[in-house]
Amino acid sequence: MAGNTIGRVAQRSGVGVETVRFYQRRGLIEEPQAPPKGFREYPEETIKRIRFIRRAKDLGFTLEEVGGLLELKVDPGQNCSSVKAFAVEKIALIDEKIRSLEGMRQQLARLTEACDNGKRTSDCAILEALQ
Amino acid sequence: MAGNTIGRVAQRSGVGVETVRFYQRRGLIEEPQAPPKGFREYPEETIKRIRFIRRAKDLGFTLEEVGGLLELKVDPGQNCSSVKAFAVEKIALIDEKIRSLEGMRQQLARLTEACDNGKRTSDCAILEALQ
DNA sequence: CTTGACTCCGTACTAGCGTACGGAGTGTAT
DNA sequence: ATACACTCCGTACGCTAGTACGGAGTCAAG
Repeated sequence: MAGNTIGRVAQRSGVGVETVRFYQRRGLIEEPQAPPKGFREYPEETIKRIRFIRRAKDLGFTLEEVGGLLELKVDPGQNCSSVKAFAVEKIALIDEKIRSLEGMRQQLARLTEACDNGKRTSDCAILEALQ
Repeated sequence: MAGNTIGRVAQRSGVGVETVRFYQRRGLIEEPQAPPKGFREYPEETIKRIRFIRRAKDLGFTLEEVGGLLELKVDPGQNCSSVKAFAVEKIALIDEKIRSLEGMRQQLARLTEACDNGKRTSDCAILEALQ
C-alpha cells in the first residue's frame, strides 16, 4: 500500500482512525469513492484539511463552525472579511465565557476567605452562602 | 392539594418538573415515598436543596460534585476544611479554563489584526495561519 | 499459504444535563 | 359530572466530539 490508507491519514494528521471516519460523516472531509475491492486511498489534501480542522478547533471553533470556515476557504467569490467577521464573533463569545468564569471565581474566592477551617459544616460559610 | 406537589416544587425552586425527577434519579434529592394512591408531597427541605444545587451549579460545580457537597453538609463529623478544599480545587480549575480561553483569544485577535478585509480568501491571513 | 495487521461498515456507547413523549390515573374548579 | 390541569412512570431523545465494538474482507511479509 503505497498511498494513504485511512490509518496512515489518521497517523499523519494526528487523530484516530475513528475520528477520520467521524469527520467524513460530518462532511468535513471528502471520502474517496470506495474501489470495487480493496482499501480507499486519500489525497494529501485530506491530511491538510484535518490539520486545519484541528487547529481551528483548538482556537475554540466548533466542528460546525469549522465547516463554515472550510466553505469560505473554498468559495473564490468570498473575501477575507467574512472570515474576519467569524473570528471577531468568536472573540466576543470567548470574552463572555471568560467574564462568566471570572464571576464564579470571585464568588468562590470570597467564600473560601470567609471560611474558617475550624468550624463544623453546620456553621460553614460556604454552605451557608449556598443555602 | 395544600402541600408541595412536584409541580409546585419545580415552580418554587425555579426548575422544570422533569428536572426535579432527574435530580431524584441522580440521588441529589430524596423522593418522598409514593402514597398508595394520589400524588407525592415534598417537604420544604426539598426546595431548599434544589436551590442549593442550582447555586452550586452556577458556581461551576458538576452535579456529581454537588452530591459531594451535599454529603459533606449532612455529615456532622466533617468540618469546614473539606468544603474549603473543594472550593479551592474548583478555583484552580476555573483559572485553568480562563487561561486557555485567553490563549485562544490572543491568537484570534492577532489573526484579525493581520487580516485585511480587501483580500480574497486565497490570501487570507487567518486561513493561512490555520493551514 | 498462513499469520498478523489493517480496513470496512454499521451501530452503540461515553460524559453532562437535562427535555420530551405517551398513556393512564388523579385532583380540583365550575 | 365533566372538563382541564396536573402527576406518575419508564423510556427515548437532544447536544458535542468523538470512542468502542465486532465480524468479515483484504493486504503485505515471511
